[in-house]
Amino acid sequence: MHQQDPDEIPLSELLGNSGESVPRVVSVARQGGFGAPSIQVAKKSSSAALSEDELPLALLIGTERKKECSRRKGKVEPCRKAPKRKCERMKAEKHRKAKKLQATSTKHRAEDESIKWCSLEHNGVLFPPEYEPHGRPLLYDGCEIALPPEAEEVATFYASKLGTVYLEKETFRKNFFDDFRKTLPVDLRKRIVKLEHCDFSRIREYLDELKERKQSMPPSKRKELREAEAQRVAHYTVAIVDGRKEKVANYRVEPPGLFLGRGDHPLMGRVKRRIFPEDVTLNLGRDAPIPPCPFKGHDWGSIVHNQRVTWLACWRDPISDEYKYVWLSASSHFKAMSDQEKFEKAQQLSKHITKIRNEYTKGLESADRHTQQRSVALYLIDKLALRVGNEKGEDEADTVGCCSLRVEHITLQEPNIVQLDFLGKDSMRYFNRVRVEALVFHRLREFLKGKRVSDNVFDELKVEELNDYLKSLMPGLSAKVFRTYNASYTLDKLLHSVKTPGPDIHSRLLFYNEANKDVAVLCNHQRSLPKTHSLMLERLRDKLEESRAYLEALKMARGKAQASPDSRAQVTRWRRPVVEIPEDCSLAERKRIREEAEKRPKEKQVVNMGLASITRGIAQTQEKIRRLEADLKTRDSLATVSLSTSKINYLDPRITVAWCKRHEVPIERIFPRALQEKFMWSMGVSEDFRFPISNVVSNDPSGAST
DNA sequence: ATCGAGACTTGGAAAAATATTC
DNA sequence: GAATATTTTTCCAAGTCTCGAT
Repeated sequence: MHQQDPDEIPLSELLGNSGESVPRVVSVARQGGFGAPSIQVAKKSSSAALSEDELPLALLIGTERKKECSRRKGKVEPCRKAPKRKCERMKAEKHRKAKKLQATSTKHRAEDESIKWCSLEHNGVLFPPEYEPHGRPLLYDGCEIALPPEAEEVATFYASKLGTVYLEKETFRKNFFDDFRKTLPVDLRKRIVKLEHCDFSRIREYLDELKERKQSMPPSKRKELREAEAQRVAHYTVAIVDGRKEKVANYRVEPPGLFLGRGDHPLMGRVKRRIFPEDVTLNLGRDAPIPPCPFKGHDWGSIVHNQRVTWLACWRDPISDEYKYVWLSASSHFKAMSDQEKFEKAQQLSKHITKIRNEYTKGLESADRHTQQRSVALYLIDKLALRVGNEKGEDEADTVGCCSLRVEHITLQEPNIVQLDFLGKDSMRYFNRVRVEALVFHRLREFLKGKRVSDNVFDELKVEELNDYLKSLMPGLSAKVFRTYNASYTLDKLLHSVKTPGPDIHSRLLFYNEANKDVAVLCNHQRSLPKTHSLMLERLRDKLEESRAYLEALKMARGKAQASPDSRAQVTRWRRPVVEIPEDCSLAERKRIREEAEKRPKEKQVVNMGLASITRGIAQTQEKIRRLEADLKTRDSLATVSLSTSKINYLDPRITVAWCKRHEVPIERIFPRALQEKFMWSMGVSEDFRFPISNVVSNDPSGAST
């Protein structure tokens, strides 16, 4: 749809808000059909008409499988081995069934695709509430203009972005304004022709009022509302998969709004229209009841019974035309299994890594340009943890990974320094200067020779070829596994580099975070500086200074007190004056008063203290200073590094669990609740777990089968 | 061989929840 | 006990990678 000339799109479809706007049924959208033939599209109206050939294999064998599943259900599965066996059994059985089926079927099906579930029940998805017009006008050339609800909604999206950096971007404003005008009735469209003449402040005021009202709500009321909301959505938060009750991750359908891409996205500011039931495909067990469609006069786009996938629902994103899926939560069986498989694969790589490194080092010497490029690319992926860098479309931000690096991204410096400077995933800048092996440097120089800055460095290499090659070295290996492997390997190495990581929990956590940070830096996991970062640092330094001065004063007082033990010594302390805030003033006012007070000079405070309390004070202040110093250091060094991404995606949780066990650190100090649930499968690991598995005896039988 | 659909993981920012501080 | 700081969760964009059609 985004290919269409935007002016041709009917208003109602663009906004997707009016009653008669009934988007196309998913199953007939694009490319003449939804999905490949192996995915069974049972368009509801015609599902009964599907012949046996068109039914998913799994459905035909559904009854038998169901029995087997329920038998297994009660069995407690030991951490890792059982799921794997189960998976293999399933595959084997599927294979047999597939052969049987093939004999009677004219349609050929893939035989190695595994069945993910036998029964699946859920309540569909939760749609955002209908738009409620507020009636605040747009000002055009200073004149009030009452907008029809569709236009008002889009104007309100924009108003909510006032004051953000998006509005500074030409592309954003243009895309928005083009789409906004399409929502206007003809007469208004003729009149409203320039964004600069539009004033959204009245709408913004309304949004601010809403916010203020919400903020000033008493906590009790807030809690009440929260609980009511939880009850309203409860129905959608769980699914039943093979008899297991599982949490659904994103049961909410994405609401309409302005598309906010990352970096210089050509589509930023476009209106992302509302999603309707007609857009949505539900994936359900054949026996599961079809959830009633929540909107009168509407119906689900289609219902499928696809046992080869784990999604519960999907629709196409109106902006990118990509699929959006509703998944189970990270703690679900599906996700836990694939997580385990991921780390298992990374561990496998450790057994092949020496061979692979020899292989690509040898490849550098090859006379064949293709082999050279493949080897250099793999070298960079392995050493620098780069992403592979698939091709990107024109309607996306210009970002690159290894294979899509262009000449402009690389600077070579004799004798062997390579400087990489490019925008990677999410338009995050990757900047690194590294020493590389002489031959790598040499090859890179050759690859750059005679090319324009916009040419690809690896012009003879395709991502698929690289991955095919990796598969020839180790089954199932692909480029991303190197990131997982190197991240986990590094953490394990660092955590084992020191016997005792600190005398107390605080210092041990500091040590862990340092290791975590090294991994995050390796993976280039950055975050933007929090807005109040420098302020926060300033406050910390301030506190530190204050504590140091106080310590000096205490020490001086101690001298005096020791001279005449019975008297009390005077201790001087400089502190910020206490702020007095009048009761009845607005939030903004209070904030202003506080900020004002920050600027006032410190006040002198003199107290009389006895020797005992002075001594106590010294010890306490020294401890406080130590803590502040450590805090200041870590906070500064972690300011632009995001630890969570690697923790969630790259670090084998067993490394962390084992470390916590060895050093008596409670796991919740490192994994917050959601991560503990996600990594439940790893909690039983032995404290001598190593990544990769070395010859240390592990309690993990499947992993130890080296 | 190539291409694009499709499904799944990974990513930072923003919002919400919770802890800390005065 | 309210305001603020920090942590955790949510959101949804943006990657990777496989597979089947051509």
